[in-house]
Amino acid sequence: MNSERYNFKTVELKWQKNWENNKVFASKIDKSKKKFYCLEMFPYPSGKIHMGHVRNYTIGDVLSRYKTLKGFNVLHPMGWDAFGMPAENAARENNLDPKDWTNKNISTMKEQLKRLGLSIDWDREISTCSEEYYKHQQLFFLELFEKGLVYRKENYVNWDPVDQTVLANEQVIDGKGWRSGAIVERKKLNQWFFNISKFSQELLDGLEKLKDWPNKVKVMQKNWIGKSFGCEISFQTLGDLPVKEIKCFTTRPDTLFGFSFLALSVDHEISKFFSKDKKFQEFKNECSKTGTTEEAIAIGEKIGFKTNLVAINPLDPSQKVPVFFANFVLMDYGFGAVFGCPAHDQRDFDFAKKYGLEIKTVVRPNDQGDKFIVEKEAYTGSGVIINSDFLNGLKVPDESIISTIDILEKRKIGKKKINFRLKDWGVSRQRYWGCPIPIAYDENGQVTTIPKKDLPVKLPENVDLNSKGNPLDYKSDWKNITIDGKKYIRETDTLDTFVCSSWYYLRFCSPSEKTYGFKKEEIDYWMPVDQYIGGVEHAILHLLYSRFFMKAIGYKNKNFIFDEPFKGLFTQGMVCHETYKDQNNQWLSPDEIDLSGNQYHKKNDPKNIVKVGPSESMSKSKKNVIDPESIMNNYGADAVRLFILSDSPPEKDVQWSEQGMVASYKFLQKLWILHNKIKDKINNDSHVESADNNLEKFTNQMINKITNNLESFSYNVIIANIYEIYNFLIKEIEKNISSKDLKENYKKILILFSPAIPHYSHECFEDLKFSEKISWPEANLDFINNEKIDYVIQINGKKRSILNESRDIDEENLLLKIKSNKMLEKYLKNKSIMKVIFVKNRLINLLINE
RNA sequence: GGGCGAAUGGCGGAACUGGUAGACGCGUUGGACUCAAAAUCCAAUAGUAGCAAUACUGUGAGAGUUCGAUUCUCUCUUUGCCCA
Repeated sequence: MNSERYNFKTVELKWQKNWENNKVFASKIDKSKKKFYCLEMFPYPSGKIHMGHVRNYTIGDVLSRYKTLKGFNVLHPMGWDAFGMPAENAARENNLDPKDWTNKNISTMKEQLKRLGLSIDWDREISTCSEEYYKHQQLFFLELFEKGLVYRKENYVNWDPVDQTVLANEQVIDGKGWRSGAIVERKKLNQWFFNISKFSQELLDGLEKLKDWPNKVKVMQKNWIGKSFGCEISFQTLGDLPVKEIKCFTTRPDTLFGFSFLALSVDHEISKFFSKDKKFQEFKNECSKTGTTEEAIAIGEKIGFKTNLVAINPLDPSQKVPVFFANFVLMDYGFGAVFGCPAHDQRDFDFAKKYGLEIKTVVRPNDQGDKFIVEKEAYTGSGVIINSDFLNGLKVPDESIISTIDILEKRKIGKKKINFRLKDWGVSRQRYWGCPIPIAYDENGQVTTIPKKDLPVKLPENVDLNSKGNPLDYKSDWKNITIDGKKYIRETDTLDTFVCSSWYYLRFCSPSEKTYGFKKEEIDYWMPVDQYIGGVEHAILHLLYSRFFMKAIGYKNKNFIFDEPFKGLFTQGMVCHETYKDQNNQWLSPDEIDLSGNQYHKKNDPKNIVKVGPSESMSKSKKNVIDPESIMNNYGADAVRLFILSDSPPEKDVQWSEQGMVASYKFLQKLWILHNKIKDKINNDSHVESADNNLEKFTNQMINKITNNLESFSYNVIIANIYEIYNFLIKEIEKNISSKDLKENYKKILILFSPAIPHYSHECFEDLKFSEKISWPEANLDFINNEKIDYVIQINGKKRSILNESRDIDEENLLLKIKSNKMLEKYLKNKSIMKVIFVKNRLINLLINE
């Protein structure tokens, strides 16, 4: 008998070469087969793959391999989200070219992914920083521009005054720039925008169609789009300015009788009358110090600047209230003007307290009388309208809002209006390492597009990355161009990298198409993505932008028949690990510590006891990362795959455990010993007949279980099923089994193993000289529906026994069996059965009187 | 503060449409092998009582529906994520 240990190093390398050389995963259109497009979120080439990638791509690989075995024509590509700031920063620090840095990382990570044994069609590899990719993106930009979906406007941004650059919201930490530490300012800049808000309603409606998306992601997108139903109201104004009317948007017109001030954004058009007012300019500066996020505004102090305008309550002309500019009103919500009702809005309440304004209660809770008064905080709950003349008694919120809008419309004071929270997508980044925007400006600053024949606008090489701000601004030989003999200056902003990832799934369908981003014939076959897999952190931005991009390409374009890019979405959990700190509160990595007894201490320093912190998502800053490469070197790809799948359901976080990893490795060794026993038995046919059909029955049950678990993403249970198969076979192999039965069933079992541990099962398959085409086995249900069934016998609802009786036995016969059973006699002696609940092929419950 | 989810042995987790709670793995304990250890193998492993068969309790807490609830409904506690 062959008792060699399973050598994963040679086996895995052998199969990876085999798959590569034979182009086993190359995909092409085959209209005779059903297609399946499996896509995992492509990685940013940061240097090395991390455990999160291992998990993400293992899950996708299990699915791809399963679908292939099921007979689908599978597209399973991979590429690189290769533009972005880390490359620029790393290049600056190490005096490199971002391109070289990125390409080096790509080749390292590609090798690592190949070592995981992923069933990827590498012929379709794309990189968003290649000209081949971004030239098509520039063309899309121009097409959207022509369709009016791209525009330029001034907008507030988070501005880092030291680094001279715009920061994304997530790069602002406690109001400071993440790299410079400088206090972030609000600054107005001319920026390019995609008109995503034009599709607000469609993006909202589209969510209904996405049946295979996790509900929580749909809810998050729904909240982000933020449709609100309300009313625009015109307020007449009095005062010494040439302003007669101010329009507000409100979701609470029913509280209009609680009106006590009107607040404007500092950018409201009325502000132009204050452009020479020094105090107003000071106030405006003060406002610019609060961030642009909704959270910053909610937490920050509410401040106002009183004008001498007075606004009139349209429902009660005798009521006249002051008009303020206020820092909590944003220009891009509604009309940049809100009416203040302090009693029923906390921000208005804080503001009114500060400036001594009236707080008039107009809603009481259901359990309070009409004398209810708002005192310490705003009341925003449901209830009944009070102190509001003809609105009194209306039920808050639904009835009161609808009725009030009705009244306002009849009196021509207001109009029903739907408002969305979703804002247009600012795509300008003052960065070098991104896709150039194909735009130029003439001497007067007028916009012109770069002619399509001149695309791509290539990123220049040899730029000075140490300059403050955008390096492209200093690249005058690149910046200054001539079009048709006329001088222009290029747009130096580059596109947000989210633009690159908004259409890459289309490019995978036609990765080498020269003239356009994709070929119609190819996307018509492969799209949409049947299963998209990635982290939930992209629930809003990336997934919403991608959905928008599909609608934008399809806008005014009858040739483009798609609407939603991702039919199915799966969000996997994170990979976590315990955290360690030494006595000086410094983070320690897992290989910097040792175990002695039941305590950890710093390596080579037994007195430095290590404090064990909670398990958290692996991150470099906490040093709780495990490097997949060293794990693959020690245990092999199949063992890593086995472990990463086994310990938790894929949608939940998983704890990395060295013990669990070792156990997976050992299991494969045990499985190999079992394999060799089976091989011996198959090859030394002793011509015995199997004593029973246990093996066949078991195999069919497992086919059924594993198939169901694959379909429902219960990949952790599949691993448990593989262990069950081992536990069964290791006992069964000692019995008399015919070699024919063993061969037939074991062949199927190896196929069941192959999505999770492909190298191993291919090796076993070949080792037994099985040569036929491999396809997913079908469960024979005759074996699943056993002829004998364990019936649960309950007496007064308590389980008292289990009787193994024939399938489809009826109540009467089962009762006879129970009555003649000695174990059950004591429960039934001298008792009468009052009622019998009989569930066919499952259980029987006898209700007896005590 | 609002929205969505979660809570099952020492740990990670199973349990189809309400029908045998704890599959599978880790850990622990005992045993075999060994001079010894590691590795490997065998066995036990929710709690309480009992030599045992067995009995009772048990899926965050409390109620409800039901012959029967981890699963459905309500209230509460804790906790995670998203938004504010």
